[in-house]
Order: sequence, then structure tokens, then C-alpha cells
Amino acid sequence: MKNEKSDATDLSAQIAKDIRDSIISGQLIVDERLPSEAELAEQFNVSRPTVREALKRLAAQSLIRTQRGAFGGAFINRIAYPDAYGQQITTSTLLLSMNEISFDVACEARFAMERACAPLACARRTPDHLATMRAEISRQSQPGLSDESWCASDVAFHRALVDAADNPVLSYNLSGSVEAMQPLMNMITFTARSREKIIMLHTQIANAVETRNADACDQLLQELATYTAELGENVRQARQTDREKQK
Amino acid sequence: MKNEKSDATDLSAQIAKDIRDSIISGQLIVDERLPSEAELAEQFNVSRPTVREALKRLAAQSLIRTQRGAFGGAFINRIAYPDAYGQQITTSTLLLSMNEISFDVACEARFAMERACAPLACARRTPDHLATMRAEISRQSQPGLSDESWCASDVAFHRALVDAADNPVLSYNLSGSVEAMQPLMNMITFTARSREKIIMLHTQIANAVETRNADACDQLLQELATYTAELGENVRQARQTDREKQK
DNA sequence: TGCAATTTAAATGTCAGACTTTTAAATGTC
DNA sequence: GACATTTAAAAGTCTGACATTTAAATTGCA
Repeated sequence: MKNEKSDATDLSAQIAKDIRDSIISGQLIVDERLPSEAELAEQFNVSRPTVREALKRLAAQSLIRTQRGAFGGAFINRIAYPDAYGQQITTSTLLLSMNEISFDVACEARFAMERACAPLACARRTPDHLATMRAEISRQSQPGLSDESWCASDVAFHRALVDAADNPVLSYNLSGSVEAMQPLMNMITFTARSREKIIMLHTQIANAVETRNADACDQLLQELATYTAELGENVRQARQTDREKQK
Repeated sequence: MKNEKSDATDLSAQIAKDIRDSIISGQLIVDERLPSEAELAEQFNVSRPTVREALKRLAAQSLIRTQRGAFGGAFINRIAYPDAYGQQITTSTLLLSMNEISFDVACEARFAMERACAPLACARRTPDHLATMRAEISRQSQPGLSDESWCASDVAFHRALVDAADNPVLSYNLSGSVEAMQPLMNMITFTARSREKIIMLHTQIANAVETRNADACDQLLQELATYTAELGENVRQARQTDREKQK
């Protein structure tokens, strides 16, 4: 009975899958040490370079870390939030940039998720979160602020709002939505956007969070969503007009 | 001036980062072919195995695909939704299983995000989505259904709800929340859960989606969230009692 | 005996070179 | 023109070696 059907994959991919499954299923637990590369090579009946390729695959997903030296080796990694955020942001960025996702769709998803945080943020925000939001608003009000810095501050503002919900799983899921939008925002930064209008909305949002007014907060985020979508639409139309002129 | 500070990383990691940055920044575009491994080895002044390790790291993130044979090589991958879903689910699963995240927190995040989809789902659901939801409900009503199958059906039901929102970016972000919960749900499956109650809620949710009643849908999801959280709490208390008995 | 310096062994990191397998294009044949 | 054959390029794999790092074991000395 041929069990090795669809054997089109590399050996290193199969070995990586084997080990990954062992980790996910809980057979290998956090901080446990894998056998040495030489031992793994023997176990899987392949050469050391092949094992190493498999381990690099796992390392790329932060599933293991390696340590050199005696009593070193590959250890099962506890995936910490920063790792998870990073992967989320990378994947979201690539997904957005490579798949002809319309501005509308990305925008809708982002604000739908952010609005999901709003009630929790209103209920749980600390003075710290408020201070961050106010600080970013005041940074945004500086006249000479570059477009890049403005975007970074915008992201920091929304990140503070999300973090105020005080749910790390939510923060993790939102990290992609909030931070991967930055490149898309940059696309329209140079043209139609009114900083004043956005600063006003940010201020009102901060006020709503401060007074724990979840309904107001939700409505303001919806306004911001609508405004952002409008900007995207304006830019789209402007581009189309340009294209028609060139004909 | 030593510019090579914090040079503790592998060469393969550095090379992978180099190439990854080129992809993210758009210097390398989708379906473009990278130089052959031998050429890359020469460019980066390292050996071929080292280049290969770097490429495997990128392959693990679905950033490239490789093809053997003449005119083969490594090609920049368009990250498709299934890839992104898979990564999201893997990362979410590991994050949940490795970080002592309380059932409450995971549950809260999951339903907060799912409720964000509800209004869109009510507005855009097709007969197809409804049919899937009804089909899963009827599967759940079968008496002899195993716990594993029940959970799979539960996931399929919620996935249909999320997909009904007709926003792929939202579906991507929700994939982790919905599907990574399955193992956690399994943890409480064997004890306190009432299938009847959940089936009732599912039915009401399907009805609300059918009649495009977003408010009702939101409230029902909130009920389901509360019920799930209660189950988690019951199990937690039961465990604590057991532990105290053993003393 | 106790502490510091040194040695050592185990492990990953890297390299060089060879061989195998796959694949598509180029070439040849009918 | 259609089909078979050759060929070359490229990834996949293996062997063996050497470099580097690191913690434990050993040694040396006071």
C-alpha cells in the first residue's frame, strides 16, 4: 500500500511538517530541546543539510530557536506577542499588496474590527491609554510634521485605542489591520486628506473614550471610516480622470 | 566604525531578511524569478547551502515557491487567501496554547470580532451562506454525532457567518479567531455543554441573518458569547473543586 | 578547600564539491 | 507539422570537512 502519495514535496518540508505537528499537538512542549541535527538526520534518514533546512523553516515561523555551543540545539519557542504581531503584520501587508484588494474592502475590514474594540476600550481605558492618544493628537497638530511621521502617529493613536480594550488576543488580531493599513494610507496621503478633519475626529474619539461613551465612539469611528473610504474613492476617480486625459 | 553590530544572527537569516525586504518594498514583484541559488551564493558571498537555508525560510512564509528543472528557480509568490488563512490559524493556535491565555480573554476576542461581521453578514448573505448554516445546524441535531464532528460543524457554521460578510480581509482576520478556538472548545466539550441550547441559538442566528435583522443577530451572538464564557467558568470551578478535594 | 583559569567536548554555523532528479527548450526524425 | 530524443539548467540531496560558540569538566594555584 503506497502511503507516500503526493510525495512531490521536499524532504525538508516533510520533516518540518512532522516536527511542527508534534509541536501543535503538544507532544513537544515549550522550552524542550529537540535532538541534535545529527540525531534528527539519523532518525529521519536524511543528511544534516536537509534537517537544517527543515529547522530553518520552523525558525522562520518562530516555532523554534537555536543556540550554539555545547548543550545548545533547537528549542521549542514560546510564541510571544511581539512575534505574533510581526507575523500578522507581515502577512497582512503582503496580502494587501499582492492581491488587488480594493481600498474599500481593506478599509471596511479595518474599521469593522476596530469598532469591535471600541466598547471594551471605553470600559477599560486607563489614564495611560488616554495620555497616549492625546499625545499623538498633539503630535499630529504640529504644522511641519512629515507625511511619514503623521502616518506613524496615526497608527500609534489607533494602536492605543485597540490596546485600551485590554485584550491581548484582540490586540494581536488588530495589529495587522491597524499597521498594515499604513502603506495604503500613504498612498492617499499626498493628495486629498485633510489633517484638520482627522485630528478633529481623533479628538472626539479620545473624548468619547474618556467619558466612556461607547455609542459615540462607535459612531465617530464609523465617520472616520466613511471619510477614509471617501478619500480612497476620490483618489480612484482622480486617477481614472488622469488616465482618460492621457488617451 | 563597526557597522556590523548585533551581528549575532545567521547569514541565512540576514539573507532571508534582505530578500524579504526587497519583496515587501516592491523591488521584487509577484512571479518574478530570483537568481539561481548559485548566483545568489556568489552575490551574497556565501555558499549554496546557506542560500538554500535562506530560501527555505522564505518558503516557510509562502513568500516564494521553487520549481525544479531548467528555467526553474525561486519565484516570488502571490500570497493567496488559503496560505494566509493557514498562517493565521497556525499562529493563533500556538499563541493560545502557549501563553496561558484565559478562556475568557480568547472568548471575548473571538465574539467581539465575530459580532463585527454580523451587520455585514446580514446585509450581504446569499442563499448559499444560509444553506450552509442550515445544513450545519441540521448536522448538529443528529443524535450520535461525535464531539469532534460537532466541533467541526460548529466551526463551519461560524465560518459561513463570517464569509457571509463578503469581505475576504475580514474572513482572513477571523479565520484564526474562529478556527483556533476549536481546540479550546474541545477542552470543555466533554462536560458542561448543552447541544440543544447551542443549536437553538444557532437557529435563531440563522433566522436573524435570513431576515437581515442585524440587531437581533448581534444580541444572539452576545448571548452565545455569554453562554460560552459561563461554560468556561463552570469548568474552571469544577476543576478547582476537584483539586481541593484531592488535598 | 575554594576559586580562577584553562581545557574540552558537543553542538550549531559554514563551506566545497559531487551527484541525482526534474523539467522545459532545442534538436532531430518521420 | 507532429512526435520522439537529446541536452542543459536548476533545484534537491549527500558526504565530509572545518570554524565557532558555549557550558561543563578539569586543572592549577593560593
